[in-house]
Amino acid sequence: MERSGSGSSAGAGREGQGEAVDFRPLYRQVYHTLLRRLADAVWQPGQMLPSESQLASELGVSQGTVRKALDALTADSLLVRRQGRGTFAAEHDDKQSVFRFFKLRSDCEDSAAPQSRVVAIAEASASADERDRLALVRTARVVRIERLRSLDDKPCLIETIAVPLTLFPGLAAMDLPNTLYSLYANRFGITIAIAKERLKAVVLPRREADLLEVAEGKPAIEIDRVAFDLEERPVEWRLSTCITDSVHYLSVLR
Amino acid sequence: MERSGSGSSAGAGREGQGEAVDFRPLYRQVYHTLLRRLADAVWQPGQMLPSESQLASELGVSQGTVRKALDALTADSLLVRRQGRGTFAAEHDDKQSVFRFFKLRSDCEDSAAPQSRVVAIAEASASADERDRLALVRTARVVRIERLRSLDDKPCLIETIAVPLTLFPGLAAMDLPNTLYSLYANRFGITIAIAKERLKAVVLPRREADLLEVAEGKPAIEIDRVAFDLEERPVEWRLSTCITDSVHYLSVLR
DNA sequence: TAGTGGTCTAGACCACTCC
DNA sequence: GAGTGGTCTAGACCACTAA
Repeated sequence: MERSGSGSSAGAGREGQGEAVDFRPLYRQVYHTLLRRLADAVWQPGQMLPSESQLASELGVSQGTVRKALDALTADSLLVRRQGRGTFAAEHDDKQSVFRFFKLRSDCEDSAAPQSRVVAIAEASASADERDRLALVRTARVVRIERLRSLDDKPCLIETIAVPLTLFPGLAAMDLPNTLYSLYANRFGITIAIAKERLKAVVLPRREADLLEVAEGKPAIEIDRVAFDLEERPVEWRLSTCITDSVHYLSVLR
Repeated sequence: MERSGSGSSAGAGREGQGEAVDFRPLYRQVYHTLLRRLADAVWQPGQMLPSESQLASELGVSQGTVRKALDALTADSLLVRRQGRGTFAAEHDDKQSVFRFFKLRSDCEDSAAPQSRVVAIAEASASADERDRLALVRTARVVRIERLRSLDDKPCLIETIAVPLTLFPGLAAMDLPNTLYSLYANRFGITIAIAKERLKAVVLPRREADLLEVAEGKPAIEIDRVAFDLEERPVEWRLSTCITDSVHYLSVLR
């Protein structure tokens, strides 16, 4: 593989005829090559990748360059590396990973994983908001899920989830696990890589109050979240309303 | 410098008599050696560090090992590296850095940096909450600051800041800049490295409503933040109340 | 014992900045 | 042109894991 200044061949997987020049550093090219394979589920979550030296010889770069790409993917939570064992595609269903995208914490001490109860689930035409958040065309359809979530057996959050039907066919008929994102990964090959949340203070509406079994009119936090996959496509919109009597929203700034 | 399995001498700055064995990898030892110098303001914010090769020969390790430590410090936002220029101790007063610890954003578009107006400032005995958050003894004193902050000229947040008087002597008599953390760094040699925020929904109290020039009783978000320095000591407690009529709290989950 | 990732080194060349 | 960080390589040794 030639140097990037005038080189090409983009870290393997490229046809030799295009002559396209890739100016990214080699290890970034390798990063994206491996990212593509993860997105294409070449390696299922939990599965072991080839060793550094195997990848290096396959891609025609040095082991150190492969390592740099693997380290970057690990930093992005897409791989897990363990000395003496190997490198694995990340699984997102253990306790640590649940709390990665669930920022509510008990005020007291460590809480168990949040529990979920599905209130409603259906397929429907995408609303204007859903089309906006998920970048959908006017005729698109979505799967819409309403869930009640509890922490330490106390209901604290009611959420409405919308995902494009084209990406998640048959989802509405499935048994939903507590951790929806592991279902996305295992059954639909879609890995959530990043989510952006916008929080606002609101007055708890009647319907949400009933479901949460508290008085209406209480202050609550509304969380508007869009989740993106490995290729930064918006794949899920989630609008949550939560009360903070015995829980809080945790945010760590670095 | 010997290997870490049976080696010692902890990346320079260690006396030769102690014979203490440091089991951390070399680059972590170098990381902490440099971190210590930053904490001790050996390099002021904005100042250039010696080159990689100079640091390497001074510490008796290879350039690659120094690089790994420098890269880690850069990832932690403590250094800034620029090709062809050099490595610099991070400055935390540019626009990007302001928003690093200020998560309110305008609902519409990019906002200018938030504005601040000091409402009150005084020295006082630490309250029980302040002693708790800042790990202070019973007799400790604090500087307490109340500020009103605006985004796009709209008041959106009122905050009460408490810092230990011992760490910030004379702060109460100073002119406070918009970005308090740059003052901490430049005048007191204290760099804020991380902050943890807990958010709750509350009803806007009378006093805060008056200061924000809105009706009392509106829903608001209360932010309880503890900020830590490079050595992970709690150095500032900040209790904020913000209204979210035209702004939201942004949280990015990875 | 074989294979994996983790650490460390040494040296080459490149791109960028500043004089 | 000199000096800086950025990339890439090649090879050594270590610690850990599993058979």
